[in-house]
Amino acid sequence: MRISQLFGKTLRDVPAEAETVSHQLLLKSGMIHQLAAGVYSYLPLAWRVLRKIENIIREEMDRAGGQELMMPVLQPIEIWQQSGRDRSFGKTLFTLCDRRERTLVLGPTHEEVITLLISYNVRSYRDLPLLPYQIQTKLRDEPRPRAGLVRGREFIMKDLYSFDVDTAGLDKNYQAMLRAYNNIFTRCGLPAIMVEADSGAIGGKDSHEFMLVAPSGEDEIIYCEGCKYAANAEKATSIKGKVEGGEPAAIEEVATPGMTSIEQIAAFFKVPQSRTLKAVFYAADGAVVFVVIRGDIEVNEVKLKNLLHCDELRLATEAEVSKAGIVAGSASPVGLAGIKIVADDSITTGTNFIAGGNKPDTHIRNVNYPRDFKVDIIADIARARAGDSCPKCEGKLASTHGIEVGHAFKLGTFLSEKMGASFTDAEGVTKPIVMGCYGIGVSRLLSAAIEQNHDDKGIIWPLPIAPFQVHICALYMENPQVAATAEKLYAELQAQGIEVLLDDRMESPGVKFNDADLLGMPVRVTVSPRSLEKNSVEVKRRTEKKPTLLPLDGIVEKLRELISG
RNA sequence: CGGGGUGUAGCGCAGCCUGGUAGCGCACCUGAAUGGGGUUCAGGUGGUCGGCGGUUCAAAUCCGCCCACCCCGACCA
Repeated sequence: MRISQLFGKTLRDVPAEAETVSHQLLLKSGMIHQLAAGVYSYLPLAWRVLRKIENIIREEMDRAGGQELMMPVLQPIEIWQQSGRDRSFGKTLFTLCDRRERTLVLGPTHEEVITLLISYNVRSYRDLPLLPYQIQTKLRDEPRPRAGLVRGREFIMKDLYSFDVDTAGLDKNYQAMLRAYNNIFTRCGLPAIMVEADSGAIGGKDSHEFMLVAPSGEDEIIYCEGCKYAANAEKATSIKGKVEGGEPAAIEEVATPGMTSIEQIAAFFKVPQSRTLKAVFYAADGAVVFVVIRGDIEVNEVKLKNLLHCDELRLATEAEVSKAGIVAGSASPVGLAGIKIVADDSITTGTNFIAGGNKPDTHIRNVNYPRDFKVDIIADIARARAGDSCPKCEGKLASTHGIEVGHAFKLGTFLSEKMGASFTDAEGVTKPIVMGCYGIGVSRLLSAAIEQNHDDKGIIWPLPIAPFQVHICALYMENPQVAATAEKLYAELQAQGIEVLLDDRMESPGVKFNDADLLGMPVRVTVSPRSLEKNSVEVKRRTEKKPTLLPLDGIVEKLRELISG
């Protein structure tokens, strides 16, 4: 491709709307253009990258037994009602009415469609397993699109769905997919780390996410410095540790005028915050829930939501709290009645805690569970933090941020039961098909790649997904020798199957070098009168500072070596 | 949905407070010079000032409503 003819112009100033690096560079390099919030056109350079990523994904999916197909974007709302997921998706579903006033959904994903499709095509255990997959645009009316392609309302996604006769088959395919995902990210030159993940509203047992580590990532990853444990902070657990509180003593009321926070209470009683019990109030589908947790630990709302099996979970409002008869600031499970109490298991890690007195300006000491209060549910609902101990090896946990680029779920039979996807086994018994699903955010991966691979000059493409492998900067194209050499090299490289971008514009060297750095092809070749005097060209990897002078003789071979690894 | 911010040429911005019919840089076009990290000079094209309504002799500017986009939060298989 000649830059003079390339559709897409680089900018000097970055559009003000972009904050994250990848968004800025995608816009500055002219690779994408925004049409509406979270909706972008992909210009040729971006499209080349996306196609390369897609092709790597295709190869690995096919190798793992996948079969590519294409499914409708337009889906009747009824299939979402059938699965019940119209409620869990809620307003995120784009909906529209056709001329007959039928409500249609713009597919945010395709589990419903594929499961129905499978139900029409599978009768016998002999028809299974099946691993259909799709690489398509999906649409979600995100509450807040952000960071360019990282969270769009229209985005490209690969989803593979596994259909098995039993959980053993699911487990096998699940493991195969995790391996395929590792292959994919490695082949893309984008090392992703696999973390344990929350399976979300859709349910299911195991779930893993693949994260590209980047400071700007939306997700927090908790990982162990000692072993291989790594989990999304939404899912991560840690060892809470014992708190020495002595032999259980008698309950004692203490006046604590004006003190409502854990900091104040701990300071007043001259004890660490871990010796206190904290009360937090939530509204789960509108009903107030009283949550008790050790004072030094925060509530993990994802865990809590899963525990309560509710559609909506939020902090309760002051009005809801007081209406429930709770004294905010001095609330306590001790003596509380008529309200659901959920406790974190951290309340069992010590004795003689300090808790609220359930009346203003009063706390009580020497509170012990279960001697002094009862709870409805006790479970792990704590947020694991860096510095905590690893649940696997008791090593030290650390935290970092990442962009979720892949997600695997064991769905089980939830959807197949809802959608009527069953088969007859060898004994003639009808059973629901056991499902899994496995997604990769293709367009997000493009952004994440840049987020992870750039410098202050621009993008640094990993070779396997670079739009072009070689970028020829022809300085002073009006010089006939430069033009002839650049053209010849351009043609010869292409004849070798090498992807080349030729900067044939009448621009100054500075402009060309800056654009080459911005666009970020792995290898830059500079053809100029200066180097031609020595029958040479300058070759520089994008990651290197200084170019190397290489003789024209045999240059094609040299370049081929460079880009073959 | 709550909080904050911004809408003036393709991009970045000034002008608005104190009304008088729009300006700068980049990009683009023409010409000349220059020649290895966004080079210089001269000339030129391009704008419903987000939209609608109001006030006024006169509105980018003042007032009202609406819309879009961005950021924080909520939210986000």
